[in-house]
Amino acid sequence: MNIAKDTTVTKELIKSEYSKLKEHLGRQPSSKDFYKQTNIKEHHVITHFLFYSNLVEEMGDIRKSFGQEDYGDEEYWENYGNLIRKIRKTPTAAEWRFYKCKPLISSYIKRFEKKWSEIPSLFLNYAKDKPEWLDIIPLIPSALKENVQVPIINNSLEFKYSQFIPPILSDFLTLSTSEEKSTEFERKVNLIFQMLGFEVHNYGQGTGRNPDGIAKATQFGYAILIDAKARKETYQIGTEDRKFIEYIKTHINTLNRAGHSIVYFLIVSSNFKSASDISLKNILRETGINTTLITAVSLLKILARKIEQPNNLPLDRIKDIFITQGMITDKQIEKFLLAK
DNA sequence: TTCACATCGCGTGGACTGTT
DNA sequence: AACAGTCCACGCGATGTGAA
Repeated sequence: MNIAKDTTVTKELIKSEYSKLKEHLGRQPSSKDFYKQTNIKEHHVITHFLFYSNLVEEMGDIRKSFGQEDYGDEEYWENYGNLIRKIRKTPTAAEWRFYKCKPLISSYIKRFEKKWSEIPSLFLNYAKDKPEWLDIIPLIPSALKENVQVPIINNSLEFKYSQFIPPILSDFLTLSTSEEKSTEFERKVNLIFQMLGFEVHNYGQGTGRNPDGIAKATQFGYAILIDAKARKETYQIGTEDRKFIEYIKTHINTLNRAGHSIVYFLIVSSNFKSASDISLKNILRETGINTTLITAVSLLKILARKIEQPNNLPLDRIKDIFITQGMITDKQIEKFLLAK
C-alpha cells in the first residue's frame, strides 16, 4: 500500500488499514505496530480519532492500558495447564514458585479474584471443552469435577489423539451428547469426513429423504451415507430403520451410476445400545447395504490418526472400517489404527 | 514448620501530553 | 511532524500473616 502525499487519508482508510494489519499480525495492533507497519501517521489518527485508543475501541477492540505486555486469559491457563501436565497434578503454591512459573500466583489471584485453591476448578471450567487439555482433566481432583460437569465421555480421548484434533472440533464430543444442537453435530460429522479426504455432500435437516451427508471416495469406488445422531445417553435404531432404508434406496442408484459401486451406511452417535441387529438386518435384507455404527470418540481417533500420519490412512484403507456390520468397538478402532 | 494467601514497593514501557 | 517528557496499570517478587 502506498499513500501519496496528496491522497486524503480518510477515516475509512485508517480503519481498513487497521483491520488489515490486525489480520496480518493475528492480534490487535499496538499504536507502535500501527505507525511502523502502515503508512498512516500519528497525526492522521489524531485528526480523525483524537486518540489511538478511540480508533481501537471503534474497531471493537480493547483499549490497552499502560505498562507491561498483558497476559491474556489464555496464556494464564496455558501456563497453568502446562505445569499440571508436567507434574501430573494440580500445583501447590510452592510448586508454582519452584518451577518458576509465570504469571505469579498473586497475579492469578488478582486477575480472577479467586483464591489459589479455587484456580483448579476455574481452569477446569476453561479447559473442559478444549481437546488439547483433555489428557490432564483427570489429574484435577474429582471433587472439583462434579461442580463443573465434565462430560465423562470427553476423558476417553487421550492426549495422543486429542493433540491432533483441530480447534473447530473441540466441542465435538459435547455436541454428540446435546440433542438440542443436533444440526451442528451433523455439520461437524460431515466436516470430519471432509478432513479425512472424502468429497462430502451436506444435506442436513429438512431435505426430505436424505441422510445428513454423503461422503464420496470416487477414485476408490465407494461412498458412505452418513447419519449423525446426537444423543444424551445411547442411541437405539428402533423403528428408524424404515427411514434409513428409504435414504439408501433414494441414493443408491445414483451413486452406483456415478461409479460408487460400494455404498455403506454409517450412523455416528455418542454411544449405542448394542443389541439392535434386527433393524440392521432389515436394512441389509431390503437394500443389500451394510450398516455400521461408530461412536463420536472413535471417529475423532480416526481423524487424529489421519492428521498425524496422512499417508498411513488413505481412503481405500479407511474403507476397511466399514466392512464391519454393526457396532465398531473402540478397541477395534484402536487395533485398526495401530496396524500398518 | 509448612502452606495458602495477602500486601507493598518497584521497574517497566506504551498511551498520552506538551514543546519545539 | 518530530521529539521529549509524564503518567500509571500491570506484573514481579520479597516479605508478612495466620491457620493447620
